[in-house]
This record gives sequence, C-alpha cells and structure tokens, in this order.
Amino acid sequence: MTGPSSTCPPATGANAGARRPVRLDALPLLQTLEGTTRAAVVKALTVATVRKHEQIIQEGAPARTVTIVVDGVVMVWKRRSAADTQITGFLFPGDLLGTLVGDRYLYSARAVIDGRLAQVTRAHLAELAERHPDLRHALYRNVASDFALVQDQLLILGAMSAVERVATALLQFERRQQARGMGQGVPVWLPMRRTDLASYLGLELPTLSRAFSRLRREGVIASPSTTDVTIRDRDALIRVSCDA
Amino acid sequence: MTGPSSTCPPATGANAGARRPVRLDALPLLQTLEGTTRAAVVKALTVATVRKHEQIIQEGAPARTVTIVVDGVVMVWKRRSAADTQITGFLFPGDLLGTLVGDRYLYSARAVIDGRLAQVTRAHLAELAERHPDLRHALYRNVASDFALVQDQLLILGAMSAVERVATALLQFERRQQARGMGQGVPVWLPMRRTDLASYLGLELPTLSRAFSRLRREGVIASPSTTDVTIRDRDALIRVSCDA
DNA sequence: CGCCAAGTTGACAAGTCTCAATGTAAGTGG
DNA sequence: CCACTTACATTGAGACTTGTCAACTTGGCG
Repeated sequence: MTGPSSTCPPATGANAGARRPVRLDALPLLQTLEGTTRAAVVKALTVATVRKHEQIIQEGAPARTVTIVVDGVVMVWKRRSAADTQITGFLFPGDLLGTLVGDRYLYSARAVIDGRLAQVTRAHLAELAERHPDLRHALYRNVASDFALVQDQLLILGAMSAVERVATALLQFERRQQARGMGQGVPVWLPMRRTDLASYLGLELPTLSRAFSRLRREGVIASPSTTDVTIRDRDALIRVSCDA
Repeated sequence: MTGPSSTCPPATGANAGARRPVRLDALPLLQTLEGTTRAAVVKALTVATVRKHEQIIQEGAPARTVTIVVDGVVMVWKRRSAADTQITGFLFPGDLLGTLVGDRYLYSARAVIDGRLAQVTRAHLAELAERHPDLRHALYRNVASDFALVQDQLLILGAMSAVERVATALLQFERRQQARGMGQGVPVWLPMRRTDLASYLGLELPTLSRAFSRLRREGVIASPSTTDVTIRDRDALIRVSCDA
C-alpha cells in the first residue's frame, strides 16, 4: 500500500477513497451489532494491505484466519485438476472470506487490485461469537447469504447461454455495487480480467468477449473502458438475462 | 406412508428398512451432541411421512420449519423463469433442509420416493441452539458442509463435459452413500428420474443418456436397472471424471 | 395383455470451444 | 516524452460437443 497511485484503477468513483482512513466500524457485518460487541470485534481486527494479484489464502492450507474485505476486490477459485482452475466468486468491500468451521480452506483467494483487509484469527472470532449472540447471528446470516449467492451461480452455470450469463452477471454486480452504496447511474465496475470473469461464468474468453460485443452492438450496454460497463437499457438486459 | 410396498423402490439394500422404527437419536447431525442436548432435540422433532413426488417446501414461502431427512430421498430445485427450473441438489437420510436464517425458503423441495421426515419449527430450533452451544456448532458445521457441496457443484457445472459430469456425480453419490454406512460393493442408487439428474448436472436428458451409454459401452459401469449403477472400474471412472 | 410413462437412440442444427491473427491499452526503458 | 515491449481484449474461421426434435424401445402397472 505504499505504491504510487498509478497502480490503482482509474478513479471511476467505484474505488474512490482506497486511501481514506480505515473505518472498521462501518463494515456491513458489524452494522447490526450492539455497541459493545462491535467495539470488541473492531479491537480484534488487524488491518493488512494487499497488492494487486497478491495471494491471500491457499486452498487446502490450515484455515486459521477470517478475513473481511475493506477496500479492493478479491477473487476466489478452486482447483479442478493440476493445470485447471475455476473462479468461483468475487468479493467486494464488506464481504467475508473464510468460515468458523472446517480445518482447511476450501478455496484459494487473491487480490484483483490493491486493497485492504481486516483479519482476525478464527479462534479469537469463535471465542467472541460464543460471548456475543448478536455476533454469531450476524456470522450465521453471512454464511447463509453466501450460500444463496453460490446457489444463484448454479443457475447461471447450469443452463444459461453465453449472453444470458453475461447479462445476469452484470445485473448481479450492479446490485452488489448498489448494496455498497453506489448510485444508480454509476457504471458497473469490473476490475477483474476478462479471463477470470469468463472462468467465473463457465465460458471461454472469446465466447465472453463475443457476448459483450453483441450486447454492445445491440445498444444494451456501453463500455467506456474494459473495466467499466454502462447499462443503457436495463429492461433489455433483464429480458436477455432470463430468456435469450 | 400407508401405501403398499409396491410404491417403494426395489429392495437394493440402499433403501432397506424404510419401515423400521424411527431412531431419531441415530441421526448424524445429533451424533456429536451431548446426551441432554440430543434428548432435547429429539423431543422437539416431529416425524412426518411423505409420499413419492409430494412437495415438501415451496420457494419463496415463509420459512418456518427445519427438516431432516430420515428415510427416502428429497430433491431441491430453484425456479429460473416461469416454465424453467433447475434441480440444485438431492438430499439423503441425515441431510438437512432449511436454515435458521432468512425469512423465506430459497428453494422448493419434493420427495423423490416415499420417505419420512423429522421436523422442528425454526423458532424452537433457534431457541435450543441458543441454550446448547454444541447444537449450534453442529448446525453451523452442517451449513458449512452444504456450502462445500454446492461449491463442488460449481466445478461440475462450470467446466465439465457430459461424461465428466456423470462420472463425477456417480462418485459423489457413491461417497455419500458410503457415508451413510453402505458397503463398498453396493451399487450406486439413483432413485431420481433421469430428467432430474440431467437438470442437476446441467445437461439435457438425451445427452445424459448418451453419457451413461458410453460409460456402459466402455465397461466402466453397468446398470442392472435404471436406478442402480454398478461401478466396474473405479480407476477408469475417476480418470474420466477429471480429464476426459 | 395393452397402455402409458420413462429412457434410449438417431439425425440435424445451433452454440460453444479451439486455434490463430489482429487490435489496443498499459508498463518499461531509453 | 517517446518508442518499445508485453499483456490483455477482440475478432475470425473451422471443428466438435451439446441441444433439439422425433422415432423407437423398454419397463411398470392397471
């Protein structure tokens, strides 16, 4: 995190303030907590900075810490065979990485761009959860919502065409972006490489690219840059995501 | 559950004893619990019987009960659009249906064959979980393992060919079957319809059928009946599931 | 014994993957 | 600051897998 600002993505607004002081108590996970609980958790958290592409956790390694994304974007993947991996998710500020149970990580994770993480040892968090019912409820809710997200991913991967997948993903990223407080007009921010997005959607890179091109050609979206996509016709996008 | 035994699947051994007295305290979920906790949970559970094809829960309905499969098989699906659904999972004896959080069910479920369910209201279970740390740990572990299962499904749907998917699924079902105490030589039991299995694997029925036929032709598997598959060459099956 | 539901197989079309070339933006060194 | 280099995205052409539609076979159940 001492690197020149040139390593940061263009200031599209979506990533603005990566350098603002850390406000851990503003994290969504902590919002529902009582004051004393929140204070205890914040005290337990350690902030770390990660550089673009830096690996954060390794599938199969002993799972000792739970991580919350504060700034930046993290991608998660599983290995399928020696030389074959699949991206299974992207994490944005406020999202959690790792769980309270299981002795090994089920996936690997790396930073998509420079960012900051808040970390706590699993043992410590578990202890806090024992003492604070509201915390464990929040954690449980978090796992459940992660679960829901993965289930939606099943629908994408199970039976959608390339354009459908892209349309659905764009709407998903827009929704999550708005959940983080971004406005309606802000373009959808896709800081990850196309290759990784393709893997996430179960497509090959050329197929993904063609789907983007088609949506662009039809005027449904526009892309000022590779990492930013403007939704020009949301109704059309929704229609495409369901039955095209 | 008063129907004639003719509605039951052939007695392959995998479903043997659907009519034996209910032994709730033998449920895997309860195995790790202390005696008093287990007794409290067992007391809270109500046993219900379900007929083949009977719907158990409805996506979007208020989530008020948590269900454990005691006997039989349950399938879970999500709706993708008006006339399009996708099977997202199959549950076997010992598996849990529903969670402690979220006010609505995220999926629908129906019985694949006649069976018995143990149910408890969410409120009651939540209350018990508050009082018994071991119970909430068990529940949390359960959610986490469900999560792992869905993530594996992502790998299947994301980047596997038809034969790979079938091979992987067979190994998965065999593993789960053995986890329920079935022996090594017992054929893999697939009581669900091919259509549903196809949907689960993100394939069309003819494609699934062709994959089965190919594995059969190559001597990797044999199928005495539609619902039973014998693994003749496990090494070959494993090889196919990874890189064919 | 015959009907009906479910599974298998065949032929063809459509969509995606693969391989390769081209275009473009970002990063590096002079 | 510019040219060079590299990495990434887009586009094109052809092969191949899968989806689609339809006929046929099988097995269960009245």
